[in-house]
Amino acid sequence: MYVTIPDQDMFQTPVGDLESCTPKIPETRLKEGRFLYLEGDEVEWLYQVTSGVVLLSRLLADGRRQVIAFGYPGDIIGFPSRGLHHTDCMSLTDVRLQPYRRAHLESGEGDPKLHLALLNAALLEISAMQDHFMMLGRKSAIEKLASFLCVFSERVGEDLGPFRQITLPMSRSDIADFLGLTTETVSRTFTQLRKAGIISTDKSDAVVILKPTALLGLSLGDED
Amino acid sequence: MYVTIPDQDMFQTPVGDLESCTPKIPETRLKEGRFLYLEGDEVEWLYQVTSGVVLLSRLLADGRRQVIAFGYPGDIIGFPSRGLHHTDCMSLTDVRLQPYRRAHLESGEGDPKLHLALLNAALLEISAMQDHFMMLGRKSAIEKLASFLCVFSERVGEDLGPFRQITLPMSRSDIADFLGLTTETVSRTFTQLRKAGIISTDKSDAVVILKPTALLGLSLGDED
DNA sequence: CGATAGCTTGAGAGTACTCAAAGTGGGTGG
DNA sequence: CCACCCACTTTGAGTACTCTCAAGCTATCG
Repeated sequence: MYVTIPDQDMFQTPVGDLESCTPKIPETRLKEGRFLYLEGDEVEWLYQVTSGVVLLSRLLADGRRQVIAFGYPGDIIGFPSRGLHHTDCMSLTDVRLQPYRRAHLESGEGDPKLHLALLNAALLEISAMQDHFMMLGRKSAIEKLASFLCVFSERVGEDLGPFRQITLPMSRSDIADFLGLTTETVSRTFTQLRKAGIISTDKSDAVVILKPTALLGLSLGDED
Repeated sequence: MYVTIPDQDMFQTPVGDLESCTPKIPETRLKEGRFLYLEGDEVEWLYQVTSGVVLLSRLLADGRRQVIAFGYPGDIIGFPSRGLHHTDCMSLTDVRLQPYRRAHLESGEGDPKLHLALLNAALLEISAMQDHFMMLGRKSAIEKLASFLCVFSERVGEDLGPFRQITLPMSRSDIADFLGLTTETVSRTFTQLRKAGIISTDKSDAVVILKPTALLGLSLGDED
C-alpha cells in the first residue's frame, strides 16, 4: 500500500479477482519478522498478500533505510526488474501469500487474464509511487503523517462507533522510514495530533481518528 | 530518467531496440515548453523519447510541485493507471517522440515483442522510482545533488578531455522540484561543489565533473 | 542596450534532527 | 503470579540544516 492523496479510485481492489486464474499454487505462509526475499535475489514468484502485512524497503550502505511500501491483503508484491528483486520484503505479522509464477507477468501464454491482472497491478504501483514521491519530497512532517493516517483509514480502517480506527502493525521507526522522518519526529507528531484532538491512541498501535476532516485538511496542507 | 545510486545495469537502454516493432506510427514533434499531456488525461499513446528531454511532474493544490522524472532519449513515458495519465508531461527542449498504442502495452496480440518491451520498461520504471525514493526520503541536499549529477554524468554525459561534461536542459527550479529542495538550496549546493573543486559550471547549464570519485562519494554519504 | 527571467548570495527563522533520558508494555523466568 | 528485563515509545534540550524573504547579479532576447 502506498500513501497518496485520498482518491476514490485508490481503494478499489488493485488486481481484481484472481480466483479464477490458473494454475493455483499452494499458499505460502510466513511468520512475523521473517524475510520473504532480499534486494538482489532473483525473482521466481510474485505474491498476492492474502492475509497479514509485509514491509518493502531498501537499505543504504550506511544503514539508512527507506520503506517503499506496506503490502496489505490484495496487494501484489515482488515485481522484478531485470529479473531481480529491488527491495527487501519482511513480514510485519504472520502472513499468507498466494504465489504466481513470474512467467505469468512476462507472458500471457499461460493465462492471459492473470497476465493482464499482474500488469495492471504493476501500473497501479507506478501511479501509487508517484503519490508517495509528492509526500516524500514536498510535505512537512505533519502533512506526511496525516496523509499516512488518511490512506490507512480508508484502506484498512474499521468503524468504531462514529469514528474510524486503524491498527498499525508497523513500528514508529517503520513509519518514520516510510515517511522520510525520524522516529522521534513521528512520535512527536502523533502527540501533536493527539493534543489537537484529531486522533487518540492506545498502546501506540491503535489509532482512532476523531476528526477525519481536520486530518484530511492537514494532509493536504490546509495551513495547520 | 530517474536518479539512483549509480549502478552498471542502470545505463543500458531500457527497452532495447524497438525498431523492428510494427506498425510504425509517424513520429510526434513537440516544441520546447509545451505539454504533451496532463494529469487526468486519458492515455491513448505511450511514447518513446527519440530526441530532446521531457519533464514529468505532479502538482499539489497549493502549487507545490514534485518532478517525477526526466525523460531522455530511449525512455518510455506515459504509462497509464486505470487508463489515465498520473503526471503532467512537458518538453524541456524541442522533442521527437515515437508513439505506441496503449493497446500494445495492455495486450500482446498485436506485437508480442513490443508488448514485452513496454512491460519491461514499466518494470524498470518501478525499480528506478525505488531509487528515487531513497534519495527523496533519506539523503541530504548535497547527497541529492551529487546523486543527480552522477546519474546524469553516466547517462547523458559527454567526454570533455579527461573530464565529463553534462548539459542540463532543466532549470534550477526543475532540479529543486526533482530533489525535494528549493531553488536557493540547489544553487547554494552547486556553489558548494564548485568551491570544493568537484565541479565547474558555465552559464549554469554546463557542468564539468572534475572529481568524479569525490562526487560519487558524496552521493553515497561518505561523510563530506 | 534595456528589460526580464533565471541564478546566486545573504540574513534570519523554523523545522526536523541528534543525543539523552525517562516512561511504557510485553515477555520471560524465578 | 510477580518481578525484572528489554525493546519500543515518548519527551526534552540543543543543534543543524534547509527554508523564507530579500536583494543583487547574469544571461538572453527583443
